[in-house]
Amino acid sequence: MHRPRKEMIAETRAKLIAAARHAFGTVGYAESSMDDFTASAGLTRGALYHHFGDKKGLLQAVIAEIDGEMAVRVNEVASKAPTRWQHFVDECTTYIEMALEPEIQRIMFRDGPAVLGDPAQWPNASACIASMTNHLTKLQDDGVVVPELDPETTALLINGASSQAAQRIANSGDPEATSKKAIAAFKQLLEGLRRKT
Amino acid sequence: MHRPRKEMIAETRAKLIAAARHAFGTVGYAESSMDDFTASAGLTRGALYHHFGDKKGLLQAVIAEIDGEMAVRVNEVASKAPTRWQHFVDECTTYIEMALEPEIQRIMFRDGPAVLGDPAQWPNASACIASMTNHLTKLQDDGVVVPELDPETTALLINGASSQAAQRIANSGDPEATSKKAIAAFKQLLEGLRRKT
DNA sequence: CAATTGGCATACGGAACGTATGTAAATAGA
DNA sequence: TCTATTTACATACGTTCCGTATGCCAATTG
Repeated sequence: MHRPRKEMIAETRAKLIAAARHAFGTVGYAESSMDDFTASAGLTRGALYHHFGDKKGLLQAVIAEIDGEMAVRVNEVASKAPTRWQHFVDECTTYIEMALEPEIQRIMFRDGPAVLGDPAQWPNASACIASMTNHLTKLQDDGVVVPELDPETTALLINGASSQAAQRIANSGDPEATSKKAIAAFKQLLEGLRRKT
Repeated sequence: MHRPRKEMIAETRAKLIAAARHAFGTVGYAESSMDDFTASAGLTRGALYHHFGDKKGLLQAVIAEIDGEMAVRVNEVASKAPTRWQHFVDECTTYIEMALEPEIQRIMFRDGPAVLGDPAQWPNASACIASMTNHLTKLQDDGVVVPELDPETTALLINGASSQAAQRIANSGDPEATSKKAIAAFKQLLEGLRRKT
């Protein structure tokens, strides 16, 4: 057999990523002991250093995985919208909803930026931001959004507001009510981007 | 003399905070060795643990100091505006400009949230956010801002967008140009809050 | 002036990380 | 098929850093 070798390697990589993802998402990056979560995957730190170089390398791999999943989910939801503007708004609110999940919040919005720096400069630079930038550009072409704005910069601002909204909701005593307030405020801000007709 | 004692204590506290602030602001919280920066202040970790309990406690003290300074600066700038709306906008853009400074960005917007959690729940909960919340409420009373929004939630969203804008600018190759783009996009978003007259 | 409090240093133990080294299995070449 | 080499991963070690426990000296209190 020529395959088993490659498959075993892929499997250990996957096991390490899964174990790290769980540890990072629950207790946080800094508090996650490499000895502990590698052991929980039935491995040791030796495997980790071999495949990912160091703890940061593993975090990058985890982030890449999550980012990919988020991009898929955003596309699924947003593609159903009737108008392009609605498509855009849905994309943003979906983003907020995803950011509500503790694992995403912790890894993508807190530990990730703290350990690896500005997300906009990550290797796989946020597929979500790229998508939003793309839609903003089209909306400008359609004459829906004011033309003088830089799409990518605007997408980043919106992203910042989204993640803040998500944190606000997640830490709230009454997530349901807070969620409504945050999304309302968020949509109101987005209205500022539209051309007054 | 009754003073020298108290003065010495205040002085060591100040020295520790200053040394930590410098270390946190340059190399970052996680990479700052307590042995190193206490030594640079002519002290040891003993003093640190005595006054602040642990490393996090010192970070809190540093944050409280910076937060106070930021509040002062925001008030200085914004109080000169002719209208209340302009006052509010100035407040926001000043916030962005401050967030441009590497020390503020690193400590207040990256390491702070990562280590201490959601800034909105900090003990001295961001004087800046409190101020913005206050202004938004008044603007609603004046009929300038749409009335159905929750002021605090809105202030948090704006804060999130601001810090994102600041990071964007700071990491840009051409900060001047990026700054213009970001502030333009930001002002546009704020327009969404105004009532259509 | 004696007793006590409190500010700060020193000493110790433990945990975590990164590296260097070892080993067994799989692949490649003859 | 047999040997050589690569590769995946474990083990062992040294270093760094944090938190606690303890000790000392100066300042305050009576």
